[in-house]
Amino acid sequence: MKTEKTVKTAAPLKTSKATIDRLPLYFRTLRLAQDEGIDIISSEELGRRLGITPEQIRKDLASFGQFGKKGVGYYVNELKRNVGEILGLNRHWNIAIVGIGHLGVALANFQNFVSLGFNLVALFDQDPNVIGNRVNHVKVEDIKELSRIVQERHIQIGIIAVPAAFAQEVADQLVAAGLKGIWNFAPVKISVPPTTKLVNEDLSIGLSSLSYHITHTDS
Amino acid sequence: MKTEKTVKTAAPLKTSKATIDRLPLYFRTLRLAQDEGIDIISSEELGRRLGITPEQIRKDLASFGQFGKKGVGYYVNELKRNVGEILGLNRHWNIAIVGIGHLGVALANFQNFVSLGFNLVALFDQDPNVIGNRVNHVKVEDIKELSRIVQERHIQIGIIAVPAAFAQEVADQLVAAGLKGIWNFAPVKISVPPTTKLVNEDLSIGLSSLSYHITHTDS
DNA sequence: TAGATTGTTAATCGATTAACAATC
DNA sequence: TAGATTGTTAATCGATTAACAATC
Repeated sequence: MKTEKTVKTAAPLKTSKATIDRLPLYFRTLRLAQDEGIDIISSEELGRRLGITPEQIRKDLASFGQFGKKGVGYYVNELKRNVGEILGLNRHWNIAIVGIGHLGVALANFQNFVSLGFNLVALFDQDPNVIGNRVNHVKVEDIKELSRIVQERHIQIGIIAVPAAFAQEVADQLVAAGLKGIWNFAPVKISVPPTTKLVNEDLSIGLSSLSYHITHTDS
Repeated sequence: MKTEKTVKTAAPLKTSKATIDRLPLYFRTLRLAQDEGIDIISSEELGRRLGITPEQIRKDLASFGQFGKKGVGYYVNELKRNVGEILGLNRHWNIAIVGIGHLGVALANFQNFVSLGFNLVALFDQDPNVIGNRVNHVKVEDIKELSRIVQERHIQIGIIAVPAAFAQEVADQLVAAGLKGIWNFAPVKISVPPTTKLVNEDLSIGLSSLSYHITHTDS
């Protein structure tokens, strides 16, 4: 008897994480091209600007639909709008930052976020010396008010910029308040239920990996 | 005639990027275990703490040597020292930050870097209002002095925290001054010669990918 | 010795690259 | 039409997972 190989029914057709992480780069480059007044761009030119192969770009884009014109290229405005929609940037998410130390302040001032369509609507800290301050025109509020404010202002994304020791606690509060996504800068593993999406931004990885590569290069 | 398949001579045995990016996580977790007074740790327990499978961890570590004891586990002190050496953290690299805006200030204050063994030895900016200030006990100096200071203080790693428009220019200066590695926070593609190692830290990717995942989750 | 856990090889899975037909 | 460039399928490459022999 020959054992049948199990076949997954209705292939989930999941887009790769790598592809999704390249979309913001495409978006940014398209915006720059738009600013330069370029109407049509080829995968070749996009690739040149990004240091990514044209094949890779075509494959990434094709996994979401047919955005280009054969023999022509991609219409910049149209493609940018499509990529933006795929990323959900047109939804103008409301975001909050928890932990207004140096990093929190830096994040609160990022022009980049505004240009991607995110609205910074709340800042939280627990330090009485910080509460009440304004950072980039947004008032810092007591973390005790977090749950209420998250709900009132329909905040969907929370940024954790507190010390590692408090990160899990803050994450729990954010989850309890009903957030959809957490962007964690604390260098610690935090656990959230599968209904909440978690992205970790671990700054020590970048510097350590640089150290590794320099160490292992004979120059 | 049968075509012989070309065989790469002396397989380069290159360690995967994914593996290298996990090493800093192992290092950190081992340090925490050390602080807790734990002498021996298994791949199982390490994996539990990090959300990584034990098999993955054993494979990663085994690619650098045999650090464990079968039937026992890994000696925390010894493994931490070995991982630190692999990452080159024992070399105590001298680093400089270019661009002392909000992000530069935040990076200058990161305790994390100190704990990984990096020495912050210079800060640069071009704004006369910023030059002369002290951030975390380090004086901000004129970017015009960059080349001289990088050489005098034996700086090996440079952190770019300037606006996108100036990033390439700063990178060129850093390369010319003889740096070995660049950690780039500017949201733009910069080009460096292959002798200089470049790591990009693109903060808009994290937030955009969060937006993507929230958008494509039916809740 | 028996139980535990590593290190390593093989199998699977996923992502990139190459090739090219379709078509503007 | 001829040239250019996409979208898609196949081939390759790389990384993870599974399995298990080695051995503490």
